[in-house]
Amino acid sequence: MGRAPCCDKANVKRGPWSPEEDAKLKEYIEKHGTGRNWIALPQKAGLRRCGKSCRLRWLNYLRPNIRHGEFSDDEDRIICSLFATMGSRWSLIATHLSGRTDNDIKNYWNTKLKKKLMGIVPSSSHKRSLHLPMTSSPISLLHTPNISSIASANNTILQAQEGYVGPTHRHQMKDRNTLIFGGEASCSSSYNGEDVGMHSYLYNGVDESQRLMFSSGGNADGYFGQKSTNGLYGETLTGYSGIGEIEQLISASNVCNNVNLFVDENKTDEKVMYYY
DNA sequence: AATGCCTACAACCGCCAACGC
DNA sequence: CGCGTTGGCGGTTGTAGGCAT
Repeated sequence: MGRAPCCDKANVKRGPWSPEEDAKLKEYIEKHGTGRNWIALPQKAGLRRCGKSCRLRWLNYLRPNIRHGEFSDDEDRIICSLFATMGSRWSLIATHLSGRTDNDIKNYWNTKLKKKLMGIVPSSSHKRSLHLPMTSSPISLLHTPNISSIASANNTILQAQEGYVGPTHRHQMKDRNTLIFGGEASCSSSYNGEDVGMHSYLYNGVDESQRLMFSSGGNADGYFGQKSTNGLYGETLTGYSGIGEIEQLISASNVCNNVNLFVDENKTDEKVMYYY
């Protein structure tokens, strides 16, 4: 026995909403409210639509004070920051952006912001071409069943840099609550305020006051308020809430074809995991 | 001009927690 | 307390329009 359908799919209209349907729904809700019963609403409103579809249409497009259109830089920052701390909790993120819906934010993230943060926006003027030599054969990230278990079980050192890695550029999982950054910022000077790579996205997109993740992130000048130049840097972090964020961000990076992962077997005193 | 590809985004699907009986 | 129903949510899909070839 499967789950009972929420409506009779054979008798409901699907696809884009017509202006007439919008008007009917809007008029009904403005007059009677939703009654906290979306399933019964379409029949009362004279609509041949599924209740869930009515709810979605109202919440995302018809209710008052909805804003559509371009996202501002401030909104970008808020979304990035919240995504880094809470992940894809779009409805929660939407509560921080007045007039924006979770669906809008989700779509914006999936189509534009994620790519922008990964530094793969086609309009970007620079190309990252620096690839440091690898010391062992890469294993596709896609073939790695559970990156968090690998990382936590081995007290892993995670080494990451968008587009490339270098052996001295690493982030150490001291324990589940502390992450140590350190090493040489070997990234290309072609980073700039707009082209923030995965690295800076990984570790800068949170409120500093929460003492979560933080990094100098190469030359990601100012985008998240932290500036560094090429050279040595390191940070000890407390309050890091776990490997989940890293897993999440690596998972998000699957949009890039060049994301791979391998474990350096040559290390005897520590496990080193790279992705690039 | 025709075709194929890509992007953006509206809408749908299915899971799950909350709620009420 | 158990069960059915509903709302809410995140992930995914469908498709229109724009762009490249």
